[in-house]
Amino acid sequence: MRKQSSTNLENEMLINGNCDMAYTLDLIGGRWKPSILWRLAYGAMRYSDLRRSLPAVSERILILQLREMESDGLISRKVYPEVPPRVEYQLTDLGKSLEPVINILTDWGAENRPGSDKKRVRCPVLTIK
Amino acid sequence: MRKQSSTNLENEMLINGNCDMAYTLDLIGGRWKPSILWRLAYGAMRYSDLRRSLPAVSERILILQLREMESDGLISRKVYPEVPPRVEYQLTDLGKSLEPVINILTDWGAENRPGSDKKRVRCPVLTIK
DNA sequence: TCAAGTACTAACATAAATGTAAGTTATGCG
DNA sequence: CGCATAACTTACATTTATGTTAGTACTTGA
Repeated sequence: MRKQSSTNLENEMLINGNCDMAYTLDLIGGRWKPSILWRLAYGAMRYSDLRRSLPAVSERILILQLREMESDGLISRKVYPEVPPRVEYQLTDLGKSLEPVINILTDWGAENRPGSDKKRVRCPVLTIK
Repeated sequence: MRKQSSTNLENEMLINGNCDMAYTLDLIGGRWKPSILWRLAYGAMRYSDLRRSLPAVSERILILQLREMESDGLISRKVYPEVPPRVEYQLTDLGKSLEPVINILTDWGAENRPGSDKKRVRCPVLTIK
C-alpha cells in the first residue's frame, strides 16, 4: 500500500502530472509489463496461458501487473462463468494504440542492447526455471 | 548496493538480457531521467544549472541518475579544471539516438495523459518547491 | 577572516517494488 | 470421498529505489 504523503509520492505525481514522456513510461514500466504487452499483441490470452508463458513470475506479481494495466485502461479482463473458471485478458483500444511505442522501444533495444542480434526480440523470457 | 544474487536481480537480468523493449525502458526509466534527457536535448548543461532546473530532486539522487546514464553511455561528463569547478553534461551519440523514442513516448503521453493539453509537454517540472 | 559558490560524497532513513509460500472457492470426475 | 483445475488472495519477507541531512575541498571576493 502506498503512503498518503511522502516526498517520493509527491515527486512521482509532480512528474507524471507534468511530463508526457514520464507518464507513458509509468504505464508500461513494470517489470513484467513489456512481456505481457508483447504476448497480448498477438491476441487475447487466458490467465493460465499467460502464466505458463512466463514461468519466472510469481502469481501474485503477475496478477498485480495485470491489475495495474487494467486500471490504467491498457488491457481488459473478461470472466467466463464456467467451471473451472476462465479469464481472458486482451488489449483495449488504448493498449493497441501503444503499438508504435512498443515497436520503437524494441527497435532501439535491438539496435543497442549488448549481445543483441538486432532482430527485434519480442520479450521471450519464457524459458528458464 | 545491489545483492549479488536474488530472484529479483535474476529476473531483471533475464528480462533485460532477452527483451529489447525492457532493455530500452531500463535505461530511460529512472524517476528523473526523462527530465534530464529533455533538458540535455537542447544542448550541454552544467551541473548547477541542471539542478536549479529541477528544484524537487535532491543532489544525491540527481547525481545517481546522472551517473547511471553516464555508465549506460547516454550522456557524457566533462570536467573543466577551473575554480570554481565546472562540470558539463551532454548527450552522447547514443543518447541523441534516443530522440525518436523520446518523441513517441511524449506524443503518446500528450495524447492520453489525463489533463493533458495535447501539446507535448517536455518534462517541465521546474516550478514548485 | 568570513561568507559564498561549485560539484560533489557519506551516513542514514524511508518508501515502493518485487518475491515466497500457503490457502481459497467452486465444481467435475473417478 | 478425494483429487484435480483455474484463477486467484493473504500474510509475510526481501530487495531496490528514492529521499534527508550534513559535510567536503577549493578558491575568490567583501
